[in-house]
Amino acid sequence: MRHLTSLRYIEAVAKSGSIRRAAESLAINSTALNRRILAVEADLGVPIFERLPRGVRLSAAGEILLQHIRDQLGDMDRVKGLIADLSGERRGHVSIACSQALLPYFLPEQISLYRRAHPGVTFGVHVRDRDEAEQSLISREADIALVFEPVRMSDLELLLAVRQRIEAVLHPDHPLAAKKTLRLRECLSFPIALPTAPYGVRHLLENATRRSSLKLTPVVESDSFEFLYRHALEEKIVTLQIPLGLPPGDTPALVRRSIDTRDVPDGMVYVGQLKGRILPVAASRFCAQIMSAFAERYECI
Amino acid sequence: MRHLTSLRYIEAVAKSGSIRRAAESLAINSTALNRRILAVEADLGVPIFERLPRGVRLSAAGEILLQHIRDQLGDMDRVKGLIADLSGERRGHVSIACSQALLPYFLPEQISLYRRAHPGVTFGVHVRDRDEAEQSLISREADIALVFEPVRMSDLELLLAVRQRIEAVLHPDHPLAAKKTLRLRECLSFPIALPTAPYGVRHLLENATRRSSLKLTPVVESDSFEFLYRHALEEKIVTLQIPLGLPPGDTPALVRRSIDTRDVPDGMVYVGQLKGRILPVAASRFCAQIMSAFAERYECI
DNA sequence: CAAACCGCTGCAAAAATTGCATCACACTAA
DNA sequence: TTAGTGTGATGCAATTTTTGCAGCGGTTTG
Repeated sequence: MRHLTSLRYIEAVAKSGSIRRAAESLAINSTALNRRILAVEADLGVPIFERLPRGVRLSAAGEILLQHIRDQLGDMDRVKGLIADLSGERRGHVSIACSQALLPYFLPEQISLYRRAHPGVTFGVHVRDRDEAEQSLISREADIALVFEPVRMSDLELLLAVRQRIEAVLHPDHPLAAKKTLRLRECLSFPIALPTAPYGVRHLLENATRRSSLKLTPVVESDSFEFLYRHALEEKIVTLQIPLGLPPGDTPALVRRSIDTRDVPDGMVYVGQLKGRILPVAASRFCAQIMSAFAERYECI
Repeated sequence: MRHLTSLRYIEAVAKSGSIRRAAESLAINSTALNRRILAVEADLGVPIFERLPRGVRLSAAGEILLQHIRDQLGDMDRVKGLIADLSGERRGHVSIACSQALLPYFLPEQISLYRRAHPGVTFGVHVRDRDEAEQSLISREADIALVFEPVRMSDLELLLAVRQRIEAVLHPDHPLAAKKTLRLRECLSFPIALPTAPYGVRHLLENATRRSSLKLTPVVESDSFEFLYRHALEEKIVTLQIPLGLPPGDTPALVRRSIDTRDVPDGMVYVGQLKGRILPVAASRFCAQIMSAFAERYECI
């Protein structure tokens, strides 16, 4: 859609903070870009950018305009989806901001399932923590956010909350593998590997141990769930994870045991979108699919 | 805003149903207009218009796009208002679709009051019946609708309902002028002038007399409230009107007497906007003003 | 003080838009 | 049937707009 070019350009300038740099990334001459901005400002009667010695910054009017621009760009995508929809072929792009736990099993499975039915739809998966996820929704980088506890975002419209009981991941030979459910104290008496990030599982554990004599003394810390999980199996130490991040069902190479909820309360994975936004068709349908997948497998609210 | 030109053009073509005719009204060559449309269609991959022997008509995709176009145009107005707002000067345009009764006193008073505070704001007042008012909201011709009973519009977002007791308008010498409140039967025993339209006051009266022995036999009918009112005073016959359509307070040349509510129930004037739309600043503020004016003078819900 | 960026402007080249004349088609009226 | 009228589409030239280059004036940085 050609008529949105100037708007896209403005967005790029706002993001990069410099006309010349934005021009480079847009594969256009900085002069042309500069003139487009001047034209819009003349049209509007107000400067969109403040000129600083090292570049530009959005003015108050620019902030308002940028909000409008993002709405328009997003809405145009949505309209394109609607139109593609009624001409039979389903096209579109779905962009997801999610936490790490969804990466290894859940999203690959769901996306390939969706793409089997609608090969024309493309996907973008971006690993984001909660605040970054919210920013991604606001800037329209992402259509859907899938984030773990705790959530308190003002611009997030909650669509579903999925209850996730913390589970210990063990090598089959690990002594704890014999028991059915584990107490946190038992786990912590063995060498343990934990995620670093102050979010998600680690956040729940910190909360759980704050008022007890238990101490979190991980022998391995990492911000990669993938690494923790592989390492736990290799070295036969314990790690903790939510079910969504683990292979579905039982596998011979890996044992999963729930942690008693008296020790660690269940966490929640939240599905959400930008408040007030109407999602493009593809995103909306995919969202419906994963929500029903969640509802089928886990307790949801 | 230049980038919306094509969208405005498409809207004009959709309205006029012919590229050539739209081109004329847009003061542009039909070739250029035609090509703009072709360009958008190529861009979108789908025809926006069906080509008929006598012109064009929106396709299904076109309907979707038009909806989007109207949203965008409206939103751009809103953004302009917001931006003008923070640069100090209040500019903007407020377009109102309303029933006749608001024309003689209420709107002139309110608009001039508002314009005294904000001379930069311009107004458009369009007389519309209920269905037309709804269409005006949808097409963004109007920002606000002020309509009389009965209302059952799916796209209207109700902001306020103003109770209006039906009143008889009399010459001071009229025999009924001596009484404080009137029964409908008394009024109908004198020559009476009534509005024609099946809406508003007439609708209430028809409902009221349907199940009684009373009969509406107006000696004068007109779709102009102005005429009815002038004529009633001239020929000294009775006419019925809602308070909003009458001069505020008592005047020596005219007597107002309420009709007993046992005979005719109170009507309602509704203030509304398009569902889900965020009004431009000027419209939003003016709306707040008239709503408080209503609330001050009449019983509102 | 020089170098590195920055946004901005004059000017010419390039690209897009527009207008004119005209075509093909469908309907209407004689 | 036939001539006439109104429709959207297209080739081509004129016009307008956009773009890119070179260079200016300013500020920060080393």
